[in-house]
Amino acid sequence: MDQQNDVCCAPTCCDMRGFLSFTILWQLMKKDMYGQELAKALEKMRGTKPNPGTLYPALKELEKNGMVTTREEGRKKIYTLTEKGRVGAQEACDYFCRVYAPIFEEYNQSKEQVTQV
Amino acid sequence: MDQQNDVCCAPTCCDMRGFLSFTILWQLMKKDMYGQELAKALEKMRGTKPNPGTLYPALKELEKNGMVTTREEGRKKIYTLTEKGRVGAQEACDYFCRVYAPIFEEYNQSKEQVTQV
DNA sequence: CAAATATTATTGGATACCCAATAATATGAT
DNA sequence: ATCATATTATTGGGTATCCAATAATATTTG
Repeated sequence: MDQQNDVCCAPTCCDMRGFLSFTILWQLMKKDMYGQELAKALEKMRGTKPNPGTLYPALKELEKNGMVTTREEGRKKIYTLTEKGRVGAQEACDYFCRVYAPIFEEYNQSKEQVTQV
Repeated sequence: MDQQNDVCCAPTCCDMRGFLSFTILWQLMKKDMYGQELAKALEKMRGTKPNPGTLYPALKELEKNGMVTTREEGRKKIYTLTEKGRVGAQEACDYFCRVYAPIFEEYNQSKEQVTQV
């Protein structure tokens, strides 16, 4: 019933890869998360869960670059933004939103028109 | 003076590659363009002009996949969306906007707060 | 305790996009 | 006609992300 709220699946006309690390940083701005928690949050956004062979190397790279730190709680490894990571995430958000704003605004306008019939 | 309207440059905290073909399709929904015209439009959006070693193979791939057709006008090679390309571009827009809407909405809200001081 | 589940993690192959450098050629300017 | 510019295009190296398959181990459940 609320199927239209799901992202469902990526289109086939062109590659839709990218911005995984950026999206991880954005998620971590909201709250600390462990790996699988992040995977589920990304699945909710994108419709597909990132492959472990993609997610864990990305997290390792973010840690290597000083964007996140980790602590362990039992089996779980919890990721936290560093200050550098928080600043970087904010800059990345600004960049991303300025670049793609035209696409979004157009999309929102077309949705309004459909709603206002 | 209107420097804040420029995208300026990509952040360094994480990779910001991706969605080149998608952005090309989105641009072509507006109007037909030749290669360098597309390059300039992309530069205006992203702050950097795509490298020819990236742009031309991407265009070739879109043509190979039946998303665009080309015609030549003098030296210029003009790209036009096919019907398949137009449908695909619309689907890709829908997907992209649904996935990244949370990031945009948050960004817009934070901008409103700054404006309304 | 034993079995099932959850979580972290690696390997390896494919592909899209990043870049610098280089080239050919058509058009426009002097 | 000559030179400068614009446009298309390729090569080749690097990296992030995509995927399937596999594994080790801690926690939870029966």
